This record gives sequence, C-alpha cells and structure tokens, in this order.
Amino acid sequence: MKHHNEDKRMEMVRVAARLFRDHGYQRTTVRDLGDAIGMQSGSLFYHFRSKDDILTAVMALGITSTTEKLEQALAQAGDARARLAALFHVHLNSLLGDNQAALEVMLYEWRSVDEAARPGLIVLRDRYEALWQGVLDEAAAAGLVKADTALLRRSLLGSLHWTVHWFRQDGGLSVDDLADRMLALALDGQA
Amino acid sequence: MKHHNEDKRMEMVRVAARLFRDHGYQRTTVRDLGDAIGMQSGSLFYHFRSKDDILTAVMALGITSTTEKLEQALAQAGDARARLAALFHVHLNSLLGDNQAALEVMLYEWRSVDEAARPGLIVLRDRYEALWQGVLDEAAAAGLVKADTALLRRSLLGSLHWTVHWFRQDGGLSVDDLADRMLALALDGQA
DNA sequence: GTCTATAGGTAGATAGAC
DNA sequence: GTCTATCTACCTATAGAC
Repeated sequence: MKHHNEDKRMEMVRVAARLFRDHGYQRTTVRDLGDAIGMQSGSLFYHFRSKDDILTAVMALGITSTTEKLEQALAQAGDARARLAALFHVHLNSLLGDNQAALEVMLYEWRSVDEAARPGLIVLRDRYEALWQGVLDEAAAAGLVKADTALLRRSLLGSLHWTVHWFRQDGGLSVDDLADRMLALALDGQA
Repeated sequence: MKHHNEDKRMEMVRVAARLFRDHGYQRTTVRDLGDAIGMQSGSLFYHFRSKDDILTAVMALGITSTTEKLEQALAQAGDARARLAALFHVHLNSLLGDNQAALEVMLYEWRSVDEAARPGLIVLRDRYEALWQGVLDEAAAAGLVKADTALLRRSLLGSLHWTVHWFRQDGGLSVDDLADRMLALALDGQA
C-alpha cells in the first residue's frame, strides 16, 4: 500500500501546477516549489526524480482529469446538442475553474517537456481530442455545425484555450455563461 | 543620422525572434543570441540594455508589422466579405509565413515581459484588435457572421493563434488555403 | 521522509582594452 | 562597436546526518 504517498504526491503536483501556471515553468525554482509545499528544495527529490518529472506529472493530471470529466458529462448527455454543449462546459471549467491550473500548464509549457516524456502525454491528449471529434461528427450529422469537423475541432479548441488570456472571473460573466455564448457562436445558421 | 544602426538593430531583433520562437525566451541565452547574430554575448549589451529589452523589441516588431500589413490589405479590399477575408489571410501569413516568428513570440512569451514594458505593447495590440473589431462589425451588419462580434473577435483570434501548434507548411495545405477554410467555418449559415 | 550543506554548472551583465 | 575576461548570483541535484 502506497496510498498515503500517492495522496501527498498528488497534493504536491497540484501546488506545482498553480506555480507553473502563474509564473511559468522556467521561472519557478525548486526552492519556490519547496516553499509553497512546505519543505526544503532538496526534499522534493525524494518524491520526484527531477524538476522535469514534476512538470510531466502536472500535465498528465491536467489532461486525464479533464478527459474523465468529459466522459462523465457525455454519459449523462442526451442528444447531439447536449453532447456538444458538454464539450464547451467541461473544457472551460477545467481551464478557468478554481484550482484547474494543470490543463493550462499542459497547453502552454509543452516546449519545456523532456523529449522522452512527450509520447505518453500525446497519447493522453489524442484520447481527449478523439472524444471531441466523435461529438463534432454527430453534431455535423444533425446539422448543428459545419461539416469540416477536423478543422472545426482545432478551431474550437484554439478559441477555448485562448480564453485564459482574457477571461476574468470577476467580470460579471460566469464560466458556464461563457460556454453557452461560445457554443452559440459555433452553431451554424441557428438563431 | 542613426540609419545604419537602426538596420543592424532590426536584423538582431529578427534573429532573436526566431530563437525565442523556436526555443523559448528563457531557454535562449545571450550567448545563443550572440552566436546566431555573429558577435560575443557581451557585445549585445551595447545595442540593448538587457535581454528583456530584446524581447520587448521582438514583440513590438511582431505586432506593428502585422498591423501595417492589415491596414494595407484593408485599404485595397472592396466589400465586407473581402475585408473579412483579409483578416484571416494577413493574420495567418504573419503567424505561419516564412521568417514571421515575431508575432508568435508576442502571443506566447507575454509572461516574460518586463512589467514596465507592458503598457506600450498593449497599446499596439489594442490598435490591431480595433481593426478586427471594425471589420467584424461590418460583416455582422452584412449578415455574414453572428452579431456577438466582441466575443467572436476573441474566438477567431484564438483559433488563428492556435494554428502554430498544429499547422505544418509541408502538409499539402497552403497558408492561404487554410485561411479560406477557416473563413468558411466562421461564416454563419452560408454554403 | 525531511533536514542541512554544498557541489557543479550556467545565467545575465559589466569593465576595460583595442 | 566589438572583443576578452570575469563578477556575482542563482540554478538543479546530490550526499549524508537525523
């Protein structure tokens, strides 16, 4: 049983995610991580082989937790329109919701990832995007969106990712409101 | 007359843009910059006060040159449809075209910019986005796109920015072809 | 498991010769 | 203007005590 260790490790990853998101991977030192976690920098290396290893763990957490949430939401959604809406709501809540820094790190610190760790993360990302592709194909068949779904997937994900650069929680618009309005923009020729 | 100095400085900025785009600002050392430009790292500091100063110059170049190209294209475009198309073509060519690294740096290294330099860059960015907003409002009035143009502007810019993460020149699709297909996705309810 | 202490390396920036 | 040489600071990671 390494249950206790796993919990601690997960907590460390969550703290690291927030620091990496707020200050960037390179600018965040192992001393910063130690301070935020509550231990000396040297002690980190009992739990992780390297700083790079922590970044990989942050990214894996971000993409897998978002994928799991999307799978759950899709299992409950009824028609193609509801499944389409789920894509927007889950993605934006993972990206902009409280304590959801891990997905943002996945999107914007890719260049810092060790080459050896990339293939594994790409598999996780492709699984998430495959969920998107399936729902978009259903929506196109139902006439909700245009038929060029492969490019539409990339366009929509780009639109959603970019929200981290301009959306502010205190602006009077909730994350779910934003999701609805961005969904409305994506619907083709509907009121 | 400091004409000669300006040319040299511009050339250094262009080289720096490519390195910052390819390896990131933090990972690019002043020694890397010196090697690529053809001088010793210490000599850089005759032309720029700091490494941060070089980053600011790269970003200013990226956004101003794109704004100028867009102004020229809009001056020649006839109707609302042509002006809308110009937004996509100019932006993607600045982002993905040969030797156009500066705009990408502007988009993805914002966190590394010195606080004191941000206001000036924000002015430049706002001027560019104001051009976008005007054209989108015209297009909405003509029934080409949906009426929520402020959110549409942010969504479309996000879609276009994201192309740097997946588009490859050698994939058989040209930058202008991509611009046309992304424009088609943005048109509301048209064939 | 976490601490202290530090090794070993590299970063941005400066000084003065030419 | 560019060079050589170097200063000072900081980084990741390790070693060994507890």
